[in-house]
Amino acid sequence: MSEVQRATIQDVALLSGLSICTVSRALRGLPNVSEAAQAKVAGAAAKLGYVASAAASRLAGGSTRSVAIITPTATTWFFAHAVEAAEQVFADSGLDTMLISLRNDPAVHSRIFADLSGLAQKVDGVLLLNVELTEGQIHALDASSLAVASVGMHDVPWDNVGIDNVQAARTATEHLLDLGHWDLAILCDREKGARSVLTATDRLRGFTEALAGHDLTVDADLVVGAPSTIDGGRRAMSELIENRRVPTAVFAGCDETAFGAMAALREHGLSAPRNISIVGLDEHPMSHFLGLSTVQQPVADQGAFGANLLVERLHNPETAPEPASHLLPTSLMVRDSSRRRR
Amino acid sequence: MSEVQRATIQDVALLSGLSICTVSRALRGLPNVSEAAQAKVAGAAAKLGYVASAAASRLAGGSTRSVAIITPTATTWFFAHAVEAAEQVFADSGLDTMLISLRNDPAVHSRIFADLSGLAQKVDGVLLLNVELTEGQIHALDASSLAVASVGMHDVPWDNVGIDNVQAARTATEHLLDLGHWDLAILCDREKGARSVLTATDRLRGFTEALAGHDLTVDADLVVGAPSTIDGGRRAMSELIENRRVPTAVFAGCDETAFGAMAALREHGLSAPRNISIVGLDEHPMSHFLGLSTVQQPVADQGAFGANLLVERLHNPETAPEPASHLLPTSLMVRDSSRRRR
DNA sequence: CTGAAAGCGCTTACAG
DNA sequence: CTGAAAGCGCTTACAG
Repeated sequence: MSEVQRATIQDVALLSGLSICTVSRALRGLPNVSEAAQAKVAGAAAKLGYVASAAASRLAGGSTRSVAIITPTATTWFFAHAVEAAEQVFADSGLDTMLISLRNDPAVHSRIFADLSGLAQKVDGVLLLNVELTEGQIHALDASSLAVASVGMHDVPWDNVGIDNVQAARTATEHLLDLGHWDLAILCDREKGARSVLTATDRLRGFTEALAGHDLTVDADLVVGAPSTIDGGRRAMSELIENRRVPTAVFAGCDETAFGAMAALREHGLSAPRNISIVGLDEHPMSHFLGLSTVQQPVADQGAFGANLLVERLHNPETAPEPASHLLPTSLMVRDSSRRRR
Repeated sequence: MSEVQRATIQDVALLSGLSICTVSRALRGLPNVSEAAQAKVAGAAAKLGYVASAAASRLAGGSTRSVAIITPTATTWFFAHAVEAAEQVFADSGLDTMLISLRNDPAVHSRIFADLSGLAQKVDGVLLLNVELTEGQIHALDASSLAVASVGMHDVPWDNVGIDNVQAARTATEHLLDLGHWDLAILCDREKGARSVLTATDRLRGFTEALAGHDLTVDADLVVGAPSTIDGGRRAMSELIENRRVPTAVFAGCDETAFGAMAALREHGLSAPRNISIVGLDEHPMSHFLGLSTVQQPVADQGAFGANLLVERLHNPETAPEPASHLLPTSLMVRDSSRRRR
């Protein structure tokens, strides 16, 4: 069965009694095809189970019927779920998806973006997940023949979806302020400078704004850099406890950082919320079980939304509206790790 | 720069002063090419930064220079890491990787395996990660033109890599027995019957064998089915506590199941190891932080190993040895969740 | 060892 | 609205 010869456009032409070029046009929904012809072709194609050869179509100048997902890594909670949700949308749209993980490796990153024409030869479009890009790379992508959409990026000339990180961080911080805390630390990652991704920067800003709203200023000693991982959080919290000052509450830039912080607390004979109130940002599945208060952000939804944005562009290359940036809502989840200051 | 016209085989032929067919042969390392020609072609190709068009190459009957990873899901810890490790091997070998997530959806599963000739048109080979296959599907794959390799599968006619699940489960169980426990429960997933994946079945077997080694038999009441997720573990442990009997020790088929079990314990005012000793299997990054005793299994290594197996087959289609099954080692990690029976 | 020719299955102008 | 022709960039026999 898998060895049966595949039907070609020739077969469809023969069966429908039309030329292959009319078949080609009909199948792609191009104008200048009579309804009668359209119907005959559709019938013949269906009967033969015809699917155009991706290779031939691509070589002749048509589409590849495939897209690439470019992600900083495929292993963390956020990216794994975003990738799977996007892949589902692409598969349901009849598109194959090529996975490109940058693996947080600058060499891989530059290799990919230095050969956009190579990429454009293999896929029709790309979905970027929080990819840090230089101005030059943004322009090159925009000028390429590739359709582009992204998740979690800033100020880019294509469709984007994300959350309002400033707002989310402010919500988390205000939750702590509302509980009577005024001595707050933040454990958060830091961007290296590419202005296309400002996730961590925005979270720090939301924290700062929330404090300012209560006439408080940020204590530089209580701002500690932390990679968005469990181990990053553990180290950051240890740094706070051992070398700086222990505040009464902590905002962790993401849940995994918060988990690490809770582990560090335990290692020092402390715990949340007894000694420190702590709140994260993500709503990782472990948060529920660890009783972590956090700000939930939709993850599969962002991946699927971004994928749909790309599919739209692919379907209506010309008629599509101006690129826009969409924000999805977040919401506070109060659990045991945060409580009123005594 | 991304708009520069791509070099074609014609350009290489012109620059090297040879015909395109000699160039084609030289580039693919085929026999019957003089050393002089080989050198000229290599030089010209390098100078032009020539890379063969995947579409043209495929259409003419050559390779696609891409492979597919087929995985039950891309979101769980194990599969996310295996996918990324495999993708890295493929990328480093110059292969593009297509990601196909079955999303635990039987409809997607059968759609994919019903159209192997469609798949074979797009990729040269597939890496299967714990994919449940019927006899018919195994034969169809084996008879197809696709190169195949797998991770975590059983009794398949192609190269495979995995761990000895019976042994790993026995190690976990014997750890509990050695601590003086003799009243043991197991929380573990169950295969639906496809003999190509026996992970859960083998873990239950290892548990049973370990007990038998101490002249103990399995209490059917203490064998509870649990999907390999946090929530699955939570429910399974609740079932044990509420409707069955509370043993003194529990072997959870995977770490995520163990996390859920620990959460359920807490919800019932119990905890490990105070009331119950618990041991998992995986060595998930959270295990260290939650103090979970577990049996470590290599995850990125399995993905990379499987990918290399596939790359080997692709490079030496004929000369390669008989398909073999490789087992990677596991090891016990003792932490706080298990202790001597009082 | 090397090259001329045909063909893979499509799409794109260009005629009708 | 429809079709004949050329061509996309390779590889595969087949001659030399």
